[in-house]
Amino acid sequence: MVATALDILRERVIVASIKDVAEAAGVSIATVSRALSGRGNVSATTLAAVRRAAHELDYVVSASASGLASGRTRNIGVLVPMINRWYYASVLEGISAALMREGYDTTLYQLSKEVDQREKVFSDFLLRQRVDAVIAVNVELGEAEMKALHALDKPLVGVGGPLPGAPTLFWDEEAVAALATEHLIALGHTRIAHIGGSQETDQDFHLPTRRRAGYERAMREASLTVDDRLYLGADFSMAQGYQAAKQLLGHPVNRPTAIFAASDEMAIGAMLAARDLGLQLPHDLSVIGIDNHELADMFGLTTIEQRPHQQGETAVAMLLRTIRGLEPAAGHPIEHRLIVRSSTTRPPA
Amino acid sequence: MVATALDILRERVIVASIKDVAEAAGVSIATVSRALSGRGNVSATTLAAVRRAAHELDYVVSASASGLASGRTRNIGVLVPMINRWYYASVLEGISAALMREGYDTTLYQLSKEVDQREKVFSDFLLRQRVDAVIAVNVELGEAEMKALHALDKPLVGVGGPLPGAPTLFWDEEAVAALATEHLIALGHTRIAHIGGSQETDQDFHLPTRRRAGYERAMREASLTVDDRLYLGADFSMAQGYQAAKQLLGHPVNRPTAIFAASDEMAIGAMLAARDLGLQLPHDLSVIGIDNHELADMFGLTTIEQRPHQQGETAVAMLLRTIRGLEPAAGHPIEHRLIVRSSTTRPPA
DNA sequence: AGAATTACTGGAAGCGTTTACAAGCACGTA
DNA sequence: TACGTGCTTGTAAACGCTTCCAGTAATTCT
Repeated sequence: MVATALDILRERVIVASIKDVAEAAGVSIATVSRALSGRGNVSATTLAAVRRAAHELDYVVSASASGLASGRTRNIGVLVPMINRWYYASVLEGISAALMREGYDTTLYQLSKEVDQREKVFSDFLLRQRVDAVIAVNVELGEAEMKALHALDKPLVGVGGPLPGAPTLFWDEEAVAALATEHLIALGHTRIAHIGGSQETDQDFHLPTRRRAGYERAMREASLTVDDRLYLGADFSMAQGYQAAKQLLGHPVNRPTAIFAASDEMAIGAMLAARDLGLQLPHDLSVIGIDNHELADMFGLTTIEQRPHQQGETAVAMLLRTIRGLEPAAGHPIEHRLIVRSSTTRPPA
Repeated sequence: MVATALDILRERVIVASIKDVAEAAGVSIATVSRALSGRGNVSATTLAAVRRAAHELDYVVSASASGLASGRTRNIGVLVPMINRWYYASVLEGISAALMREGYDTTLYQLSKEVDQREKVFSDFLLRQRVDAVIAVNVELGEAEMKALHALDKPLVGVGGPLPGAPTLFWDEEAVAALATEHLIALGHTRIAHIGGSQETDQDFHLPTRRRAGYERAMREASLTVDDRLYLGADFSMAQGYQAAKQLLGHPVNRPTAIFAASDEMAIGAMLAARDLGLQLPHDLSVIGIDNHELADMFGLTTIEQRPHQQGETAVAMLLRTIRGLEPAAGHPIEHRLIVRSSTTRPPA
């Protein structure tokens, strides 16, 4: 760190390097490295001296240099299909908070639907030795992608669906859907409609399909007939939930007495639609969703809780175990919990 | 890249280095670097040969090595106060998409309210020479923080509020609020309530305060009295908008005929509250919000559009100008647009 | 045709760390 | 007293690039 005249002219602050700290503390750079990184033994007095010198010089290790020399970046790549949805934003928030606490950076990779874009993310970014590990949120990795990560020795943790060969935090989607349906059945409903996902939403982990399967299983186990006319697909949004519910409830005969929507947003849309049709809630119609969305409480929506923020935190914990060389956490299901509010009740007599 | 026996035993794939590419292409590593980075002249034939070799070896430059040698990281730090809000998630999505298109990484720094955490972000992360530049979304930087970035020669672009000395994309909050209010005034309303922000939400750029000022200015300019009882604070959420509206509308005398809410979510909450109170919308009550939230259309909410996704994209464009050494874009106001839907109409006779 | 550019290429010096290795030292042990 | 054992420290070799410099070949100009 020799400040040239030019540097001074430009008023450019020269950042201190490990060498400066070493000089200031009167030790070798190797010792500074050991002292600051906590790898290797350093006497208490030296440690204190190095710390003081580093602090006085506002020294921070150069991430590039450290990364180049050690192969560790302290940076985790997070793969998400999108950001602007309550679920993803919440998971991301949890991940980012937990990683920051642990001193890791969070680098965001939004995988659009375009395949070549996705390939680019892998080849140009992830494999560019930019990250130490990867968290994939609701992204189903292909065999080649998994292999590439494995070959590069990059730990991987999944959230939202089982990734073969990697610890994953996942829901038993079928069980969750079945539980929601069973709640309605237990209340005495027999004509139960289901608003699920549409073609386009049936992506990576076939979540809509699996939720529908759970719904149908619960119906069959209760000896109720599954009526295809009581199924409608939507895109998980409130607006399409509203539309779908109008469709379901508008028919004068054989109107369902309950709706199980595959997301809280669709469920709320359904409640609004029912209200607009003049139905009394929950007397004329029970509605249950999935998520425990932040709006669920306000609408009195019965739902099944998943705590995405928490999921993000847990995923980080799992990942850190692997990074630190501990017994890698096994994948395990996320706990789910039925939250009964005022939107579900017994069917009208 | 000499594969040792141990490496082979571990089945660890040795990633190709620039040296391997140079050998395969029959040129020097300097030429490979020039060919692949586009800096410096390389003949067409050499370029092709290098590209082929790189592709065959699955070569990607090491970010650490490149960063160490050049001082450029191709990584942009994004500062946000939170992620899980429609606005922030949308801006983030825009930023991330634009950066990826340009070949940059997006590293996310969520600044919590805790001050020392915030300091840590600056000292340990941003200044750790991890990023080439910074985008601050609705984060007001202190003088010291600005100086630090400037000293390190890290370009900075702000979104959401003017940052002295840095190009910023900002709203004229007062003008926006005045426009919303004027819309109601033009329709003939005189008793116009405002649901704004509370103490806690009045953070970095004092957005609630400025919106309130715009509301009051418009009222005064129309010679309408500003009635403090017609102002209520909330936290920008639908739930608190609901509560606030109940409060405003529940009083039997002198009920307002219109509500201007400082966010669409609060506006929607207000509409729901009005409905629950048995009011006919929009006949008995006009409601206007700000945002053009994704739900606004469904609720027929009149609002003022801000396009956060677009803002993110624009911020990236501004930043890239600076990075590339072009005339840095000046800060400029975000365009706003009144979108009239069915939630506003003339007051009851 | 010779001179002056210009285009292309290779050698080599960093960039700022980490870490294997060796050396020095203080101790306790036989 | 001589010798291993740990702890602490320094030396120096990577890590994989970028880029300055110099040299050669190709091109343009006078």
